[in-house]
Amino acid sequence: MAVSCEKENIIVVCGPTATGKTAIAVQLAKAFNGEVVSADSMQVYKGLDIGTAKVTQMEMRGVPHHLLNILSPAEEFSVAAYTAAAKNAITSISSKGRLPFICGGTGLYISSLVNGITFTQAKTDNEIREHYKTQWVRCGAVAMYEKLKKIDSEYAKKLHPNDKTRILRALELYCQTGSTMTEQLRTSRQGGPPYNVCLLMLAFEDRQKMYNRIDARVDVMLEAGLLEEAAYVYKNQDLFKTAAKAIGYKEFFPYFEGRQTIVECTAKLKQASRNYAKRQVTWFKSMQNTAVTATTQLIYMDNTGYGTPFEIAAREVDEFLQKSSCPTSCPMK
RNA sequence: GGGAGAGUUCCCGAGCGGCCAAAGGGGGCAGACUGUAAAUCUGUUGUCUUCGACUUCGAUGGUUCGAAUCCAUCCUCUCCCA
Repeated sequence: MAVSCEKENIIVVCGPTATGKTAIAVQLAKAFNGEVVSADSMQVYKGLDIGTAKVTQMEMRGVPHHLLNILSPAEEFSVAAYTAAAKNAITSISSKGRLPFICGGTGLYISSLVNGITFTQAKTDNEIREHYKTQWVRCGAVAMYEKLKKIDSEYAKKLHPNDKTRILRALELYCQTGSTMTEQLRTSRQGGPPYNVCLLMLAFEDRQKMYNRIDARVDVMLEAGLLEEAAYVYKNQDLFKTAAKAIGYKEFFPYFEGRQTIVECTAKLKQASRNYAKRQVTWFKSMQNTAVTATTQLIYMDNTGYGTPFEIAAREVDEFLQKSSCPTSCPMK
């Protein structure tokens, strides 16, 4: 993907949980006159700080951060809402002559933003959603899958019959908008990638090291008071629909119910975090392969033969900015 | 010292003469992902180059056409009575 001077530059700092995205993003933002835009589905919520590993005021070091604490945990959020908000943030940062650094671990959010996915106008209709959910229970998976096959066989072919979430969403979309998921997938990309993207992927060359870091961070969170935060989410679990699914809270529910010890729950939490990190690795790998980005740099946090991770990242950003700077003949100048 | 029981593939755990390289779960590895995404879903997991072959169910030896499954001895562990 070529760099274009008609598009805004953005730097994306992504990678699995506990790799050190936050620190790198802040350092880079300071070095390149930037601001940080979070790409995290859970850090949007106020009051969920420890479990989501949200940057602290101190860690921000004066760098403005966007899309953090924008919602009450009782509110719902979505990719569509995210990309819209992120676009706004990017525009406002760029218009100040500063550089936006997108930093986070939610693969769907990042890839949707970077690919410029256009979502449908229609908002989630909980009535329709509930309707199909009850139908699923009543009629069974096979029947629902068959139903989808009839309206959108192309998309159905791509799904496994057990993929409840996606089968229901596809049915819901059709019911609500009259268009199929296949159509949505096609039209959503018509705008093309909207930004010049410099993608920095943080990773660990040694998987075991990544897992060790994750385990250690869970212990730190616990010391920082994760349990109280988890209790808060537990008490409000019916209200905090999304947060109740976040890793770091639900694992302690059995403890609050007296069914498991803290030790057991902590082990479960570490396990869930490690599994999550693996899924993130897969996501970012596939993003790397489908490169809609101007440049992509993989940065191993545990093998920095060519300088510190920050130095490597900074060098990459520097090169990217030079490449994308408009020549004097550029009509945009 | 006496009695009862257990040792299965990375882990837990089913199997109790052939259909067993061995259910199921966990973990590992790999993948998917378009308004719940920190969610959800899929594949794979003894060795060897495939059909297939080979090694495995604490150890050794036996019974049998055939054993993870039956018998003997041994080793280890748990529990109960002393």
